[in-house]
Amino acid sequence: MNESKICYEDRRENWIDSLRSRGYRLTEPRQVVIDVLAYSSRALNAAEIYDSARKKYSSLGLVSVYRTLEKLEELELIQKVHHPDGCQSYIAGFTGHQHLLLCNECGLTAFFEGDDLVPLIDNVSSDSGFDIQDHWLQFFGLCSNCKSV
Amino acid sequence: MNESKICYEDRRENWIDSLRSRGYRLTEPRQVVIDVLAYSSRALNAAEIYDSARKKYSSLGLVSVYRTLEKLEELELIQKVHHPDGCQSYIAGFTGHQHLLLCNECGLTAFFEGDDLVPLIDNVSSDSGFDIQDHWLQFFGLCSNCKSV
DNA sequence: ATCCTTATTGATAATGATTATCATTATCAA
DNA sequence: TTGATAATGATAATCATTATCAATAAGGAT
Repeated sequence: MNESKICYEDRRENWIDSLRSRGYRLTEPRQVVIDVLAYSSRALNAAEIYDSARKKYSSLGLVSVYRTLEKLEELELIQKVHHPDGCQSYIAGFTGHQHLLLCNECGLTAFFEGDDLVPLIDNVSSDSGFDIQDHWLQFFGLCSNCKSV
Repeated sequence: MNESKICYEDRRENWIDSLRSRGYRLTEPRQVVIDVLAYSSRALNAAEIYDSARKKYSSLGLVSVYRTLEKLEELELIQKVHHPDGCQSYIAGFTGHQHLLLCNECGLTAFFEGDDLVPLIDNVSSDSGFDIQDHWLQFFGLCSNCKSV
């Protein structure tokens, strides 16, 4: 419990440092957006972030949410999550590119390694003649909490 | 060359039969939309289908394109293609669920088998405690034509 | 601490994609 | 051929995102 709290706090600090070292100013709108997303264990879209962040900073504008998301994505601190119903939500990423594991019930998002893909990529490459440069892999299911209900 | 033509023609017939057997009427708007998408080797969005189909049937409405896509997706004859830039395009699917291989240059779309994923899914399942029910896998790169240019 | 440049903001309007409404039209079974 | 009704196209409405712009505030220089 404490472990993960520390981890979230580190993430928050890291994001703020990244913005700063890129020359971006540290403003209250950006801070509240970061506070929402850096501590979330599920993907959130702009409207959800807006609603949540306005509880702490009620004059926040929706447009600033979009602008902050833009910057965090540019710095590869967050990534877009694709879902059958849509693709407008974002999750904090530990490193640039990670594979996602999504709970269909509660939305909990986890990451996993997918190094085992290399042989498959090699096979598909030679079969298809494609030069494969990038890939997406996402798993969907029920997290340990939701599957036991 | 002839081979693939026959394959496309079969697909067109198959889609029309599926619509019929589901009780949907066969109309000209539906036919022209099917004609565009069943013969395409790359994913198309509603506007692209609209533009293309109107060359054959100029009174086609954009809304009918959306409605036809809805039905084809419901019958699992087409599937939505997710792309970093957006997720509004559709490609004909041979069977319900397939893995996609997309050319970043020309948009050519191919399918491949991903049975090798099973051990990875097992690993991630036991590591995470998730009950994994579904997955997405897409590869991006350059097709054999585009990579040689 | 104060000033000043300018990045950033929020309000508003504009855009693009998709969905709802509805009177008219066309399909297809009887 | 007819008739019930599924399907259509035009229009308006909705939803998410982006552009515009005057006002504001961050943070380095003084």
